Amino acid sequence: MPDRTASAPNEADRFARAREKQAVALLEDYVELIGDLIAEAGEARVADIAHRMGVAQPTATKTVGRLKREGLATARPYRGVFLTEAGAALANRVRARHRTVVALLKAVGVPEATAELDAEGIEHHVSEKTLAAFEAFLKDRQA
Amino acid sequence: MPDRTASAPNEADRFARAREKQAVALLEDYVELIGDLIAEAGEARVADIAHRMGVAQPTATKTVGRLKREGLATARPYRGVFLTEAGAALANRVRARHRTVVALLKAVGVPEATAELDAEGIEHHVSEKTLAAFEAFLKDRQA
DNA sequence: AAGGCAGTATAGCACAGGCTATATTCCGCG
DNA sequence: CGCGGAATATAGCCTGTGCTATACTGCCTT
Ligand SMILES: [Mn+2]
Ligand SMILES: [Mn+2]
Ligand SMILES: [Mn+2]
Ligand SMILES: [Mn+2]
Repeated sequence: MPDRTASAPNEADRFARAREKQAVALLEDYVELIGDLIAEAGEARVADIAHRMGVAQPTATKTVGRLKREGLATARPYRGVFLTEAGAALANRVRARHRTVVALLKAVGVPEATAELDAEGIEHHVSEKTLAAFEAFLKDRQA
Repeated sequence: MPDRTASAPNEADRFARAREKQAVALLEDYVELIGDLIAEAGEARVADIAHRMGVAQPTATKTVGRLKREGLATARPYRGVFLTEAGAALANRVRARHRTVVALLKAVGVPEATAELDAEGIEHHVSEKTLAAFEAFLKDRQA
């Protein structure tokens, strides 16, 4: 018997995984942005988050609520939003991954502006293994 | 004045674009799969679509309904699902892009299985420009 | 100290995309 | 022929992510 047991995921698993990544994509972008705002302005206000994300203010408020539920952020009503340790760690990982994805795209010939645009979506589907491959490729390139 | 007018999209635009791509991702995967099923089995039944997508049958039925509304598919109740001309054209573009994304990932050192997994999500965020760059890169590589 | 405005939260709506449970239809077989 | 099981559709639920309209707070300014 060829034994494909527990080896190659099938098509359905692949789709399920993509759906899962999509579900966390928004949270990743939010924590990254909140981290940016805190670094830039010292605080992350809901209005600024909404503006930078391109959504209405109540939408940002609601998503921040989800971040709180997931243990990624805290917020005092009518005050700013803060990242938990887990949130800050995620933000840093996401930011680094974003940069690597952009760099990889540019390295294979994608124009900078396009790389920035496409990376915003692509990044969330780049696994640890793929990220490692990207980094290795970039290192070789530069050598 | 540096004049950034109508040139670089800002952060909010970038996020909006990623959200838009995400909204059509599911439709793309469905039409590609329906095309595959028709090619393989001569017809695309809702049960097979559901099974291959890894969702429950009513979920597939509902999404097929959306494909119909968007002019990508037709379906006769209790019979199979068919692609419109637009749907078939989209399926072909999506299938080709999928293959190119997998090939690019492998070309930069991503293991095949990982490439297949990640490509399922990445593909939907690869713009025409990025796709063209990928193709050019692959062509050079092989030369 | 108080008022007003800006910022935030809440209410309530729509739609996508999951699900289970159930109704309906089709079709092959006895 | 007609019946029963398989396939499909429908009903009804939940959550997420958007929106607008409106209520509430906090704080700056007079
Ligand atoms: Mn992103
Ligand atoms: Mn990003
Ligand atoms: Mn896909
Ligand atoms: Mn695909």
